[in-house]
This record gives sequence, structure tokens and C-alpha cells, in this order.
Amino acid sequence: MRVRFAPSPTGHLHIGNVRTALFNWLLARGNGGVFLLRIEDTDAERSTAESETTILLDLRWLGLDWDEGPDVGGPVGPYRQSERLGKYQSRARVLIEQGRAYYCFCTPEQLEAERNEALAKSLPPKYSRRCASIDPAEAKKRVAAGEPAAVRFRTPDNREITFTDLVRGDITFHTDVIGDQVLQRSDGYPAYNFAVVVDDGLMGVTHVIRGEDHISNTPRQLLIYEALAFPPPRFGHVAMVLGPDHTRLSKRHGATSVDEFREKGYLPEALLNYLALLSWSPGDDREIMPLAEMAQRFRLSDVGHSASVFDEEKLAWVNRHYLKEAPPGRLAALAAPYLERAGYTRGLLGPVGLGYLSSIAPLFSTSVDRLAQVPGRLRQLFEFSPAAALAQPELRAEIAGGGGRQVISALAAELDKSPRLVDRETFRALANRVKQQTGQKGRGLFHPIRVALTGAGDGPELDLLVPAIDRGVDLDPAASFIPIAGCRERAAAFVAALNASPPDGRDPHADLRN
RNA sequence: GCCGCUAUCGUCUAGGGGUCAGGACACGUGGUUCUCAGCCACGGGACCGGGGUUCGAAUCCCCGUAGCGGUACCA
Repeated sequence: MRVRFAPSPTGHLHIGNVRTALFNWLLARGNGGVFLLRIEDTDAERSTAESETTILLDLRWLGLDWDEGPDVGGPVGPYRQSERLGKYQSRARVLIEQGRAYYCFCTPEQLEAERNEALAKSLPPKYSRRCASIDPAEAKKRVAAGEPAAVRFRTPDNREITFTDLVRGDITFHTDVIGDQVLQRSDGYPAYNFAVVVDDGLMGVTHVIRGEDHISNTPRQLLIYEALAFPPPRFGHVAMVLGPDHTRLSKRHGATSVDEFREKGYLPEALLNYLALLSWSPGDDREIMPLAEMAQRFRLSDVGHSASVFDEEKLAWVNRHYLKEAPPGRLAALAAPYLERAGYTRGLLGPVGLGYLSSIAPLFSTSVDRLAQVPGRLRQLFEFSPAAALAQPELRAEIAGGGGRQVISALAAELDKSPRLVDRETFRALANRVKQQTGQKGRGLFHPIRVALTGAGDGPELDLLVPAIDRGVDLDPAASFIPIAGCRERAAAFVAALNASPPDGRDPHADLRN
């Protein structure tokens, strides 16, 4: 079995194409087959080397490795269509010699006019075959004289083309609806359907798994396989990926390319897992499945027939699963760039910083959808402002009153004579002492503590947050984090701010302004 | 217009002549004696319409309808 993924380097790797690549990859890996990568860059206008580079990078990031391709080579290369022009041209010549194709001298303007005319009369807009009857010898002369000419395929009349689609079963087309397709453009480049057939034929591709948008290309390609005397591969067409409004997924729906999802902090295994389950079902209720197992269980017959809507909420849910399973060291390394961008570090994190980050990984790994949300979740580690907290009326009302104030004073006093709260037990013990001194419990106890230590009314659970704060205080400067204020200092600062403002919750400076 | 593909909760789907039509995401309620998130439990929520075939149809057939794709010297 030989399968391929054949992207055009005309932009970023789209999530729909990733699913196609994935299905091909799963098929190859689950059957001991070969997965090859071919770059379809015959559109010189839109193809770029940068696009090719990023597509390869994205595939590697995803973990979809290929056995043959433009970078690694292989026995049937080259793997870039722009480097195979001679192969297409010689095949086109042979088809002309055999009378299966002919030169077409029609101008784009003529064709356009004819198409519009046909459409106006509600007729299928097929090529008129004006050039089909030109004497081959004369056509050859005109070409030799430098007249621009495309090569067209002579589509047989009145035939039915049936193929058995690996996902949908038998599909039949009538050749009457197929015009004489262009095999080679007048600039010498092959047209898509021709290049694909020549390549898949020459590369020994046995299974072509692609998007549903290629389904009507299949009979055209089958005709070319026949003319070229290549044994045709088997085809399988996978339904489209749609946006929430049921139109083709595109930029206006939000992120659509792999690099965007990586940027947002989705894990490659989560993306692949989600994409696989979008239209493929293993038959049981499993939602989370590692790549290797997917390869083992993947069957094209278990792929759905209808288009599916891409749901980022569910992708986020899958991502959370993998985030929770990921080892802390990996999470730290992945999260570090996001913290740097948020301004929480001074340069690259060293081993000390990464070690610290791994040690507090549970603080964010269980409560975040994706990596880009990590800085927000850790904000209270790096930012602390009693003044800002007291400026919020709701917070102020809760802690400026008797009970809250009492808790905070006791907290500050206890912290003053306590070692750093580097673990949950130390923190709990201290909270207990405050509880005994103040008689407060539950929300009345913990909420003032939270506000005094974080300056906010919500956030990660204190059992995790407090040790994270105090473990971050005396980090070696090599850690490169911006300095983290400890609990002791925070409580003291909060008490000071509190004392500087009246207990009734009014802005102490209001009178001055009036 | 013509050709083709498709049709089960809002979304992803399982099932497939007789089922309480199952699961997941999302949503709602409750719990997790600090909050948000998470997690756990419970709950509401679907077979596009019409005709057949059949004792029986969501399931098979036909016809509609709707969505998507194609109809290029783009890929």
C-alpha cells in the first residue's frame, strides 16, 4: 500500500487538509504501507517556497512523518511537481500521437464567451471541441511556428464511469457531462488532473484519500489513467469540514490553520485526536485515543459520509485531557514562551525557572483549555496590587468590614513569624491558626486570605497558589522570572493599604476631590 | 441550469426492520464546607418531509426539500 498527501504550497496548512493527511497517514501506518509527501506547485503564481517550508514544519510538529518526500527523497522522485515538468510533457505528447489528445488554440476570451453563452441557454458549459477537428499535422505545424496551444483530452462520448469509493460505495458519472479537459496549459505546465494522474501513476500510489471536493475529478482522472495505461488506484472521498454556519471552514470563522492552533496552545496530539473523530468513529464510545491506536483501528468504511462542523469547544475539551496527562517538564517548556510574551520573565527561562514552572504545573495544567491561557491563570503570581483590589467596591465591601479585616490582620501577624509557605500543609496549618484566632471559617476565612494574598476575589485554589507564590520568592536570579512577592510581604502591604483607607469603604481621597 | 454527494439532539456521532434511539461536547441543576476553572452526579434535548414495502420503518425503496461539492488553460 502506498498513499500520499499532496498539498499545494499556496498558504498555510488548513485544518481540513490536516485531517486528509491524517487519514492517509493512519491508513499507511495501520497497514504497513508507505506514506509519501508530494508538493503540488504547478501554480507558479501562488506557490511559494516559504509556504512549502511551513507546511513541512507543521506536519512534523503534528508528528505525521513521511517515508518519501521532497526533503527526504525516495525511489520515485522528484517529489515536487515543478521538478517533474518533463514527465508531464512527454506523456502529453504521447497522448497526442495516439490521438487521445489534441492541441487547442482557443483563446481564454473565446472560451469565456462560449461558457457564458452555454450557461445562458441552461446548457452544460462544456468545451465546444472547435479545435478537436483540426488536422494533427497542421496543428503540429502551428505549434512549431510558436502559436500558443493547450493540450486537451479527447473525452470519449456516451460512456458511464463507475468507481467504488472506499468511503461511500459506487459512484457513477456520465462522460457527457465531462468536457474535453485541458491536460497541459499553453504555458507548458500540466493541469491539475493530469499532473495528479501522471504522478500517482508513476509513484505507484495505490489509495487516494482526499476531500469530497475532488469527487467529480475522479471520473476525469480515471479516463486519463485509462489513456495512459496506468492501473488506477482506489479512491476514498472524505466529507468537508465546515464552520458553524455550515459553509466551508474559512478565516472568517476564526483559526483555520495548524500554526494558528499551535500558537493558541493546542497540543498536536489533541488536534489530531479531535480531527480524527470528526467524521471517523471507532465504533465504540471512545473519545480520547492515542495516535498509534487510531492507526491500528482506522477503517475507511468507518468514516462518515456527511460534512461536519468544526467545534473548537470540543477541541478545547480534548486538549484539556492531553494537558492533564502531559508531564510537568513538557508543560513547563511549552508554557515558557507564553509567559515570556506576557512579560513575566526577563529573557529565556533557565533550568531553575523551568524547574520551578514544572513544580507548579498542576496549578495551570488542570484548569486551562490551552497554553495561551497559562499567563492569565498565573497572573497572580507575578502581579499584586492591594490598591487596585481596594478600589473594587465588591472586594472592599467583603474585606474592609470587621471579620475580614480581623482575618487579614491575623494572617499578616502569623505570616510574620512563619517560614515561607512552601507546601500545602504549612499553609493549612497557618490558615488554621488564623481560624482559631478569629473564629472565622469557610468563606469568611478563606476569602479575605485570598484577597490579601492575591488582590483578587477569584483564581486558582489557594492550596496550590499559596505554595506556588512562596516557592517562587527566593528563586535563584538565574530563573529569569520577574521578582515574585512573597505571602508575608503581600499581607503586610495589604494591611498597610487597608489601614490607609477608612473602614466604611469610601475612597479616602473623595473629599479632596470634591 | 446541469452533474454528484449528503441528511439522527445546538455540535461531533453510535445504531439500523421490533431499542427506554446510546455516548461525547455544549447547556441547566446540585455537589466538591474560599472563588473562577476543573472534577463528580443528575437533567432537558434528535431520527428533514411525503409516499410506498412490511404485522411493524428512524432503519429498505421512491419522490420531494435542504445543505455541500463540482461544472476553469486553480489546485
